Amino acid sequence: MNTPRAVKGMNDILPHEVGRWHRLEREFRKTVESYGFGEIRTPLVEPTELFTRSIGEATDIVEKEMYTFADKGEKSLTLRPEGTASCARAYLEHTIHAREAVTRWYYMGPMYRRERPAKGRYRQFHQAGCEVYGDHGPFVDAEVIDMVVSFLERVGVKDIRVLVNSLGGPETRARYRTALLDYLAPQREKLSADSQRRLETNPLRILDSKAPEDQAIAEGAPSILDFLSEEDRKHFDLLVGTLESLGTPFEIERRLVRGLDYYSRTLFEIQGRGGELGAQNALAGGGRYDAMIEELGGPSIPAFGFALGIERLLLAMSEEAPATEDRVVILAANDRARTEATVLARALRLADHRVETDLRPTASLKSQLRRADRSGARLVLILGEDELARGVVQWKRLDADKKGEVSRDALLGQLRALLDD
RNA sequence: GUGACUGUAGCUCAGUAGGUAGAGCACUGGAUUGUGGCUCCGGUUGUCGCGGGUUCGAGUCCCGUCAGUCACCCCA
Repeated sequence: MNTPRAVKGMNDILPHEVGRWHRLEREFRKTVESYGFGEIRTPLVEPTELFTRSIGEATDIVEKEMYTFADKGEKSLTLRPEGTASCARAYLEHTIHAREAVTRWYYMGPMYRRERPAKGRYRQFHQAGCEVYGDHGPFVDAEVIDMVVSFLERVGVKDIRVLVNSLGGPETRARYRTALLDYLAPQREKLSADSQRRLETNPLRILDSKAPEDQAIAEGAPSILDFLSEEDRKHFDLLVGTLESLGTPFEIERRLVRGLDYYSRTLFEIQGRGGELGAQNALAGGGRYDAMIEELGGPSIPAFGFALGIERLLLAMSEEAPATEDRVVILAANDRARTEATVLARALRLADHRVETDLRPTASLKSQLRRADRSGARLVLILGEDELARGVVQWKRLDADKKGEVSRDALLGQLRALLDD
């Protein structure tokens, strides 16, 4: 009772469930590539400093969720907790900005955050995301938000809410922060314990607190949208206008803040309600981070991006009925037939068919057939003593009441027809 | 990091007032003299998470521990 187990919060994805992952990944690629995004693959491990500088020292991710270790006692490395920082690093490292004015990248893969696991939240989880560099919006912002919505519709996620807000630039955020503190300070005692702590660390996050005692207070708080500078305001209005022209369903949520330090101006989050989704209902989130590239030591280049959580999407997606597959199973009645089955199977596979055999030396035809049927295969080829002697194969369609015989020589040529008929 | 709940066959679970384990599914053989999906009959599988305690006796009670799940924090 002491066999090794997977690390807490890190899950295997078994063959019977990987089909849904493939479908999601395929649709994501298809969608974003049609918008001109190209894939980038970056290492899973990065210098720790990359994340502390881009995500922000005071964020939960950096403060307590990173898998950080010393590489042979020297450099501090960490498992990437998100994809944006790595992309920004690669963008600078390869001086992409010198090559093209606008860059559209997408990525997908595992991310690592050492949190307590819950439904829809794991220590190794998967994100797919996009980054746009060199365009300060707001039209790209709208286009990309609309792209995410289209993608979700395409993969059958229903019942979503698209929340949009603006955090303005650094100076409006500073002015708003002061105003918010002025409003909250007198009511300090009425706030939840968590929020009293947030007063010091990140007062903006009190706005989207789930604690009931905080909600009423947050309700009456000043809105950041009233503090937007003229430029910020114009940006936001154009974003909203473009989304309306696109017909994207969205809501302005002035209390949307999100936990990463690097955001400026546009911010959005897509929440799901349907399916098996638990309390973690944020399917996708992103926004604009115009200062990040510069903070990493690069030129001043605006950026916009988002990430979506694959595991959560899978929970929110409706379950589709598995169709019978274009798959062939060869059954063998005895040892000689089993040998013949391997030979025949190879020939069919060389012709690009998906072929399975049940080669267990003791399996009865009955159990072979039962297994083939339950596996969802479409066609069964039976090699019995009689058939072997006569050089024929008996075929049987599992999804219809059809069967017949075909000679071994003619089989390859007719297989396609047998499957499609 | 905090809290709640749960840990019995591969899976889902039952287990009565403490008397040393059961069902369904799955797998497998047969009824069907080679031929699935329905039905019937038979068969295989368990250190009852782990350690300790109470007791003549513990899956069942107590303590501890580990693991899982869900929620909070936060986020995808």
